[in-house]
Amino acid sequence: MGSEAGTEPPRRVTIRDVAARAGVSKGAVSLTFNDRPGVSRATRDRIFAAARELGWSPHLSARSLSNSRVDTVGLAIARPARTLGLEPWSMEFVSGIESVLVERSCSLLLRLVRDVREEIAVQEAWWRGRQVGGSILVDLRDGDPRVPALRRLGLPAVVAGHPSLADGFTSVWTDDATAVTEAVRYLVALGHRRIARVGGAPGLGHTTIRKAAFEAAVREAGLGEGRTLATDFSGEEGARATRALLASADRPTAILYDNDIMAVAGLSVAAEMGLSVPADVSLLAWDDSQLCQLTHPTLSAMSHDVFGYGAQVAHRLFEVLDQAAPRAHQAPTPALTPRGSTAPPRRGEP
Amino acid sequence: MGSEAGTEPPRRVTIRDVAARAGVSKGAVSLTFNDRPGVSRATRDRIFAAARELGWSPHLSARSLSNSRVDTVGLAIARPARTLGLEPWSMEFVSGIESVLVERSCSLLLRLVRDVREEIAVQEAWWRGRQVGGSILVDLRDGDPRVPALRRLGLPAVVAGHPSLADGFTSVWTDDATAVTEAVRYLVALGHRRIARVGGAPGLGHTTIRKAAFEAAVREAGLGEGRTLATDFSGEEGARATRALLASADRPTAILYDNDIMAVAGLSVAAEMGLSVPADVSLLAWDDSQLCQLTHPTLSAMSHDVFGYGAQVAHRLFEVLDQAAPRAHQAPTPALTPRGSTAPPRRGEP
DNA sequence: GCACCCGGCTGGACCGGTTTACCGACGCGC
DNA sequence: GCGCGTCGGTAAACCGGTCCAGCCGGGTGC
Repeated sequence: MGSEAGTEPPRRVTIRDVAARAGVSKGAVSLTFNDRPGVSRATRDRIFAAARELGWSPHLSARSLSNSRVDTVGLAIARPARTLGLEPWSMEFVSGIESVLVERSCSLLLRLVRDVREEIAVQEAWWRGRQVGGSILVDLRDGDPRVPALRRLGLPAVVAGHPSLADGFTSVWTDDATAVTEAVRYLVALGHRRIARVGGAPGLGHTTIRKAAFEAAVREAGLGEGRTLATDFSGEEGARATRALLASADRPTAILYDNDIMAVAGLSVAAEMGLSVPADVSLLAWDDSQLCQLTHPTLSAMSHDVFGYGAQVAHRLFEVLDQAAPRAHQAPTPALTPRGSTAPPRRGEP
Repeated sequence: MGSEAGTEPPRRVTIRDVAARAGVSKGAVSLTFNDRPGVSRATRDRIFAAARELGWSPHLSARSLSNSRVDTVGLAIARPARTLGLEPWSMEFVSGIESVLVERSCSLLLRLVRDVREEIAVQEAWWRGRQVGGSILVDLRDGDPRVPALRRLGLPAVVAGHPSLADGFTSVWTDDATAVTEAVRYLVALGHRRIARVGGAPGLGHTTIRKAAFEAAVREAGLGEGRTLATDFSGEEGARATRALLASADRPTAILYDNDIMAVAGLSVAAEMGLSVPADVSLLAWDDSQLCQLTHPTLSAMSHDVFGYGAQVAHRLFEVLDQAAPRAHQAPTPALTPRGSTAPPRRGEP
């Protein structure tokens, strides 16, 4: 049963069928659907009608085989094994990318990878197999091996990160150094003198940049060496780092976090240790997401339009695909959004 | 400059080049790369060597054009306009899917859409353009229009949701009704008599199921009608709903949430209103993510292996693509993970 | 010794589009 | 009347693979 002789499988409708129905050649249909000149108004209409009646749309593999154009862009995100779910940042970023892709009817090929090595393999496979026309690189490391690898492949890409890490690729970056400086100055202006930082994964480009900026800003304020603890960006490590800081002899009165998840974790560690925020300790998050407004107190943050950032990156990728020369584009600098987790330190606290 | 006559563009290396270099026909190379019999060990080795030297891998569009097989699966996620970033749930689910796809070297085509209508359009375009071999459907509504739409298209799909919503498609579901009942019984056993629920978006299949189960369980416990407030799953609405409940005359002593974001929001609302958790009010989350362990107190939750769920769904999709008959598969039932946010109500509270 | 089978491999048709060379008809200027 | 350009359209080559019919040579069975 099922494969009786006589029950023809319903052959896929192709451009040939549409052409036949409209009484024209395949070429005419192709020209029409790529709105190129050479087909009269009347014929176009007939062709569109025929296509609609047959429910036809072009087979994208066939199309990209012949015109060697691909309407898919790739994004691989390294997800440290322990952080199964992604942080809000990635999701907003993806949303932003999508918002641009959709209006060009392009698609996003997403892959979660374990590390940079694996990502290189994925990108290579994608490019070799012509599955993507270009890619987006995130979370650049210092001396990131992906950059030379993609260059060798000739894979068009845009780097979401500082130009110094992009080495000739088009990049979109935010001035984190300035933002960090602003954050520190704000805390200093509130009266804080012991400021610590819970930083992201060491080796990550923006971690390095922020760390340097933090140390410079603290020194400039005459507060000695700034203390930074490194983490892997996970909530657990954020909690651990906060616990270490708050339990130390010269407990800081203000902590700057490298993302929002860790700041949320910090908040609960403070509560757990019987410290009140912001009276005993001020917390300042990075990457302001919905989360920062759901806590009590709400989290002050260096906010940053991640959605718009993603959109701009996608936009620039299309420019690159259109042969634009590589360039560094600056996105808006993260700006302080003061909320309930920052305040002057208790009197008497130095 | 750049396009000087004489500087041949470096023509893409094709199967023909590999064949020539290995001294065989295209067919042999094809057989080798799809490891099909008919090529001797020695020849295979020569072919692989040639391919490696030339840095060749098959052009996937060409391949899928001729064998009409597609190695990409589609997933469209409806993201209510206000929730720009996605909830942890989606990300873990995507991770789970990926974990299965990767071992078949398949890719995930991801699209964020505004609503079901748009998703139908996307799925149709994907299928018509043969961009995906099959799709995964999430967040099913009661009488979801996607189901008949995909059936009409003949698009192979797996539904992540209750079989009653899948109407003949293969589905993977968790027994939420039982889980809700367990949650209510647990709270009742702790001594709670006024239990409320902050539910998800009305119209969503699992919302309906959970709501019914909740009401039945509450009634069964002799606690009258269970009160449920509907939300859109966002933190803001979770906060609003919690505020409404805690401000009402017969304030509940326990609240069951439909996801973890809202439970986190609820926690901070309680704090804001000067109520202590769990002494004054117990909170119980759903979809246990990392987040639940980062709060203070930590959130009790109905935990659920979302990663594994995604993996199973992907797995079943491959079965469907291999012509398996439609079936309903049950994933493990969410189980109670008691943490710090649930406890017996204060003495004296009825 | 002959028919037959079988593993190993080749040649070429084919998938469904795009692109290009070319063609007929028509209008225009001289 | 003739050359010429333009418009609307066609036929066929081509993209880079897969797949199938068939060929060749060496066993095997009898």
